[in-house]
Amino acid sequence: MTETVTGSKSQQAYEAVKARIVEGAYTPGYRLVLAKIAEDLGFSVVPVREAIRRLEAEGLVTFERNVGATVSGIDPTEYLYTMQTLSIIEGAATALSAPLIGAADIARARAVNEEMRDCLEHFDPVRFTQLNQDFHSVLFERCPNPHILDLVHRGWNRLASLRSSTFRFVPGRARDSVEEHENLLRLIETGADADTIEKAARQHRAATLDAYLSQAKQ
Amino acid sequence: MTETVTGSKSQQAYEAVKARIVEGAYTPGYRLVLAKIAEDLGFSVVPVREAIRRLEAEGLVTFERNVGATVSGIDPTEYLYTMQTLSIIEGAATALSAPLIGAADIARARAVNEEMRDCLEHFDPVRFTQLNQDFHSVLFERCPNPHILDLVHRGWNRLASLRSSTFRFVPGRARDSVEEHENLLRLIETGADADTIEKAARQHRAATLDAYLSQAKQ
DNA sequence: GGCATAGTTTTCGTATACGATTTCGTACCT
DNA sequence: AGGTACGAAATCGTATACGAAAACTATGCC
Repeated sequence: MTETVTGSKSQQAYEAVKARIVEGAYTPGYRLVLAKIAEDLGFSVVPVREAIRRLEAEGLVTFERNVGATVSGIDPTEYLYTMQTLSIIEGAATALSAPLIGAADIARARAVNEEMRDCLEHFDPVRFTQLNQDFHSVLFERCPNPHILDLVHRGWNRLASLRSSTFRFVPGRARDSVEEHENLLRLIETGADADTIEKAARQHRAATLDAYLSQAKQ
Repeated sequence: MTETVTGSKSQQAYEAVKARIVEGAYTPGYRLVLAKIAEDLGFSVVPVREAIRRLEAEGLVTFERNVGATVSGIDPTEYLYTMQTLSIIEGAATALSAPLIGAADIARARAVNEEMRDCLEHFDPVRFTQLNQDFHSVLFERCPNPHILDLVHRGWNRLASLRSSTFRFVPGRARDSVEEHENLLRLIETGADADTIEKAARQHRAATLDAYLSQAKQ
């Protein structure tokens, strides 16, 4: 990842801050002080400010006038809304992507899913989560509508930013999840109609959300 | 709309430029020169620049490094993608909103729809389009998920920006549209399940898109 | 006459600077 | 002691300025 820097400073600042949020270096609630970030990066505040506003537009940070920016919060309600939105968008993306998924994609996804199964044996939640993202990427990445694809990516980023504090691995749900993945693959392989695939994909995510919620109640 | 100005200059600039785009004063392809807009508004370029980047994030303008910003284009493919995305989001928003829609809302929507019928008689496409937006607003505005609601609004704004150059009133389709509106209202009134409403709302928009497309081919 | 090239102009990108607003700490008053 | 008011520090918001990149124009060469 140490390739020669490219793009404008505002772009670099955007990527740098976003990476820190998604990786969890800046946790929700973290105060983003323009001058400090600018100094860290060796830039002036102007491009940093622009980067922060972009992240605000994507929902990763919250900006308050004359006060400043903080990494967006972990409010359970917010989490629910984000998941619901993502389930809808991702469901549609997967359905639109399905007819364009080839045998090679299926094989790749299946391999990933099998590795997820291994992660269950060895209890490796971190890798499991990463693989889960990889798996779904294969399913929706061929979606021909760039807007929908973009929204899916934003949703995943947003979830990633919440991960470290909100995410709790639920083994029972994870096991079901792997089975549902296999079902999804079979639906796509057999050329099921778009509506069936969309419902299955949406339902899959809704079930994950339910698992988190019922766990959170305890 | 001449209320006392509020908010930061960057906010004002954002609203001013957005209004000009949505109203059609800046048509697609229009070159947005920072210095010029800044002068018009009496601001410096910094807040204007921020406003433009925000509009870029929403898809209303296209920004190219070291070149500048232009109002986003009218590419038919782009139009299709936007409509498809909106149909999915708005369908979901309407389904989620439906259980919260009260008798007063229904009455209001029905009144709007009747007025749309009048517009067909007197051939008033401009008002028809406005009323169409009002009608759908009633249906999705109670959606409790703010993210979804936000996406719907963005989609409508984007369509509005394309309106003046792409939009062509299709009388036959408009007539069907009014009937479909009535169907939608009945579904909501009778408490149809979410899936039925979502499909109907999505289908309604898809039909409009088809009408435009088949007309555009001629 | 057309194309390449150098110079000019336009416009963007970012740094710096300063005024405005908020926040926080401290002292004073009740 | 608690609360309020005032002042200092921190931080944001925007203006101005200048360097850099691209677009345009004109000129000269083939």
